[in-house]
Amino acid sequence: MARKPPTKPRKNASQARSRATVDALVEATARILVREGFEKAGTNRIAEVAGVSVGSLYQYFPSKEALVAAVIDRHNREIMALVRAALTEVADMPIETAVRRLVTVAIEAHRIDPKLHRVLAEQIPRTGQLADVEAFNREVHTLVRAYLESRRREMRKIDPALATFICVSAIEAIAHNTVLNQAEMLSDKMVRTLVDEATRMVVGYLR
Amino acid sequence: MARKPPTKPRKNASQARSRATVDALVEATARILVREGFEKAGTNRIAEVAGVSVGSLYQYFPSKEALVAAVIDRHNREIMALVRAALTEVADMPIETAVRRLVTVAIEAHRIDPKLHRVLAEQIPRTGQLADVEAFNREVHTLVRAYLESRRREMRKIDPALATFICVSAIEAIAHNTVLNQAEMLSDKMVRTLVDEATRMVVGYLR
Amino acid sequence: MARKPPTKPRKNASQARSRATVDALVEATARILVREGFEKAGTNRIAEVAGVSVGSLYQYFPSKEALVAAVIDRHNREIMALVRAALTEVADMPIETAVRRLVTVAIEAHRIDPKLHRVLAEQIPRTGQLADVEAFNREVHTLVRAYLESRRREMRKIDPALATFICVSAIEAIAHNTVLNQAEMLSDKMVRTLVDEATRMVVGYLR
Amino acid sequence: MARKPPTKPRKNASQARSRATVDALVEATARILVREGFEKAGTNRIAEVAGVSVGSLYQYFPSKEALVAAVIDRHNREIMALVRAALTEVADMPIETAVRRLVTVAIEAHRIDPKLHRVLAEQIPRTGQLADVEAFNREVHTLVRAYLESRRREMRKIDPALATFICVSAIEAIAHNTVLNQAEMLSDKMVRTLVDEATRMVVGYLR
DNA sequence: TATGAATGAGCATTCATTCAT
DNA sequence: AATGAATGAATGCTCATTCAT
Repeated sequence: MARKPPTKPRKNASQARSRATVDALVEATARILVREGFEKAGTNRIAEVAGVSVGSLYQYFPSKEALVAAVIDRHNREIMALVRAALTEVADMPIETAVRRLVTVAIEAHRIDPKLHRVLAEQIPRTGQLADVEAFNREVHTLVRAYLESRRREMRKIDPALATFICVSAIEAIAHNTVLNQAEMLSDKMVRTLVDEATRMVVGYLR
Repeated sequence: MARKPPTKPRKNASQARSRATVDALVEATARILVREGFEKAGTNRIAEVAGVSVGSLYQYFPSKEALVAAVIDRHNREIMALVRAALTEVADMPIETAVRRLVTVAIEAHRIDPKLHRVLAEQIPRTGQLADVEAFNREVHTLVRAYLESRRREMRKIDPALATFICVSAIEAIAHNTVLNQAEMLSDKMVRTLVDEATRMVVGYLR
Repeated sequence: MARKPPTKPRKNASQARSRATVDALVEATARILVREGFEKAGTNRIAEVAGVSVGSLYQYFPSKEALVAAVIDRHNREIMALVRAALTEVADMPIETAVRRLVTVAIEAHRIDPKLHRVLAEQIPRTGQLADVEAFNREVHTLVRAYLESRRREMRKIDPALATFICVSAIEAIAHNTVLNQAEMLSDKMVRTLVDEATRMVVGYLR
Repeated sequence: MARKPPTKPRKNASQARSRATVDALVEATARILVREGFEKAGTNRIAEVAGVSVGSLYQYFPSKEALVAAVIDRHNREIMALVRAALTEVADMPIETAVRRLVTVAIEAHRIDPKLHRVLAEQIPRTGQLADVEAFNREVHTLVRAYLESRRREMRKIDPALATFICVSAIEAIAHNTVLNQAEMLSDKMVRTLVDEATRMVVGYLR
């Protein structure tokens, strides 16, 4: 197997100054990725947009890949924060409420930065971040599955892992396609309808 | 907007010789994409594997992107053939049968060449082929929608476009995740269970 | 141990055109090495001086090191040609004649291109060519030793390998220092005197 | 001609603290040169190994070259100390004894730190220290020549400068090749034999 | 038509050196 | 004096594309 370049941040960036530089670099990378595409995201360009020198970039990130990885990581954390909050919130609520909330959160997650989401989805294999993204997926599955298990009595007899797989796949895809394909022209009414429908499908399936 | 390189084959490849060369190039591209990844798919490498010179490559394809586009196109045609056949076959059958067939065909489509499917999914944005892929998606939607409309009386009252969007998204995602994530260790039994579950969810939703 | 970059020419350069390009590159490298020093011998610069593009450079040489290696190789071949010719010539002659010839040839060898000789001597460790240079040294030792063994009866009792080591070291050093340190102001008379003295020392030692 | 960077230590290092820092830097440079090679001897690395900051490095040395120059200088001083001591010791002794002592000292000098010796030999041209090295050579020549002149009556009629050049070249080369090529596997017996032979050659030549 | 040598803009990365703190 | 974050020119190398043969 080919040796992959390192993708972990080089230093802990404990000092405020360093932290600012690191943030500027990650932010610049995300912006370029969104506005100009992956091809344009060269290290010199990134440094320029971040307002630092290439040298500084390499002081904090060992490679271009590490930078993209950091963007992915940041994005995943934002999404996970939403998902965790939603699931905590609905922990004691009935399935219908919970599923509706989950569908809503899935759409919200995609709406944080739809273009970034798309570019990252494409670039993940390049960055060796598949592992991290899978960890992310696993966490979502674990959380959802835990909820479903706690609500077993509202549901028909069904393997929780399987149910989780089916439901998460469906919800994620509907959110993804809704946000990425319908693009800008996405009225609140349409969103509400889609949430209703997706919820109906999933709840119908679980009961 | 930046000028994109052309992505259409240069000539009609009417002669048999040309046709063979074009096929060899597309095939070589697909193989390298699958076996060595996008990074290794350089034009020189592709020409070499195809057994022709780079010069010949550019005689038939105006750019590297055009080559990848041709691979995408070929793959999409194969999938569409399956989908069309399936829908033709189930045109007069009840929803349950039809949905089961559709789910099955979605998994079969992903199984034609899972690795290629994944690589292409990642590379599509790079090739400017989004348009073609959307045409592909549109066709699937149109066909499914036509079927659903013809079966309206088996279904609850629901906007056919909306139902199509929901169902196709869910089915596609389940097939995609099933094949790409569960990778090789995918027993026939598991596939059957997944088909059952997906069918149940979709049919339950439509009725 | 760290992986060294490759240092073998990339293709056989059988065609005349290729051959010319390869020669131009090697020649350009040697010139820059001599005239501007190792630091200036960048790949872009070398290509420029050779009148080709960097791309062509990398078509024939896999790395900068390979180029320097080729220069070393060429230089070593030139020297070996002199040495072999000299030893063939004196094969049947008495020690005094042979040693004088060898000393002369050593100085001639250094005079082929004294500056290049010096730069290469310095760069050899960088190029991973130590192996080749040692092969070169071994050949010299083998040839000299063979001669000495064939002349054993003119010599005192002495281990041939040891005698070869002592004599070759001494002759090489005198030639080296003569040419490189005394630089330009090296009259024919001085050279003759040095040849006389070195010959005297070595012959005296062997008898 | 290109402007060379300065190579003299920046301050007199009169204070004890400064002296310690300077020593640490020179020592660190030597260690890295020996253990990791010239390529790894970056200023940041040197400072790190010396336990100071890059900033401090530049407080005492105006350039990387100056550091290497200091290492060369230190090494040369060590060698000169040996050579001077040896020549003082043999000042009143017969040629045979003196030459044997000189040969021995030459080998000892190379054995102080063979790897450092080799690296420095390679790096000298880069540092602009040729002048200093030549001064070193001149001193050796002067000392040896003075000895030879004082022993004229034991020798045949011969130009002392010429004799010095020949003898020093031969001795140095034999010591150099002995230590650097035969590497580790250099038994005491072999060394003794080589000293005997070299002495025989040089003494035979001078008488 | 086919070939493959040649092109050169462009990219990731390094490292000696500076300077604000 | 000391620090080490920041700098940015410079370098080795790749690869899509062209064009003389």
